[in-house]
Amino acid sequence: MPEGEEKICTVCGDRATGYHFHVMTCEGCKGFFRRSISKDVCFTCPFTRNCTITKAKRRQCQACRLQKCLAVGMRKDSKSGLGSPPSCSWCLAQGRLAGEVQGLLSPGEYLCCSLVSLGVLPTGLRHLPLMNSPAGGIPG
Amino acid sequence: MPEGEEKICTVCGDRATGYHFHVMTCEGCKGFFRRSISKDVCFTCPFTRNCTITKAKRRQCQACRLQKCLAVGMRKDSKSGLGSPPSCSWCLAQGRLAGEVQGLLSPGEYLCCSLVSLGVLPTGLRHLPLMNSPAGGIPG
DNA sequence: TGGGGTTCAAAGGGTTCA
DNA sequence: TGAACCCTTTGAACCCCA
Ligand SMILES: [Zn+2]
Ligand SMILES: [Zn+2]
Ligand SMILES: [Zn+2]
Ligand SMILES: [Zn+2]
Repeated sequence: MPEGEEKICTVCGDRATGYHFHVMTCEGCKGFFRRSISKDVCFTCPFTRNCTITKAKRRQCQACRLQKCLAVGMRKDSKSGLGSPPSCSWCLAQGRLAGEVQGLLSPGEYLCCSLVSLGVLPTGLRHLPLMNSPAGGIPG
Repeated sequence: MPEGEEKICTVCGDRATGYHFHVMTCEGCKGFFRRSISKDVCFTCPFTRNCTITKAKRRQCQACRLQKCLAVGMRKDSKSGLGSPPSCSWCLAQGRLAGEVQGLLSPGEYLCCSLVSLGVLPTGLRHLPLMNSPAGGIPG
């Protein structure tokens, strides 16, 4: 980062405070991403999963905020055996359509998550899609 | 919210207590909206669906009050919550779970709608949700 | 010194009950 | 129905180690 250059959060455009989880972000997106990957969160976009993430609106759609975090390359330091494709036994058993419902769910959203939160599936089955690196490899 | 600025309920004009469901509202409209979206309510305006909503009159027409709530942008956030019960034949056949996928879909979103748009289900089955959010994303 | 984790006051969603 | 209350999330400030 050249000095004097603006430090802009890659996720929301707020003032960034440095690199967090491999991406230049603000304190808010840093905390949001850390909380997201440390818990079994499953967010759902109330719109069409393409919300614009800005400083003012970043709180209004957690699903798209997290999606953006992942899209720009935020990830945990991959020492702990991460990077395998997202999969849980239930989704594998149901097949792509039931598990992913492509076109309906965005990356990191899985039907199993909802069924787990409804108590239908045991928590052990829940996807942990947040721990996966973007499919294209390490960006930047 | 700029400091010193009046906090007025966007729905009824009463004193607002903060942002509720993404809109500056009073406690009354907050509670009213939460109750409305957590149940399968179906209000009917006894007049011409353009009642003026004020602090004094907000209780007189629930239909127009809810309409106003939605018009000014009130909606659930992206975390799971209760939507409306399913009401199309496919959803009923699949049961609540498959039709609503609570926590995955937002109020007014149904799995059937997505499957219809994917061509899996015939169009006649599509839900016509009342609570649908604007397609473009976060308002404002 | 950079970046991950922790702290905690404020904001906002849900619940209670008169 | 809505005022009062409780609980979770947010993010600015801070701590700590490599
Ligand atoms: Zn940010
Ligand atoms: Zn969204
Ligand atoms: Zn109001
Ligand atoms: Zn009316």
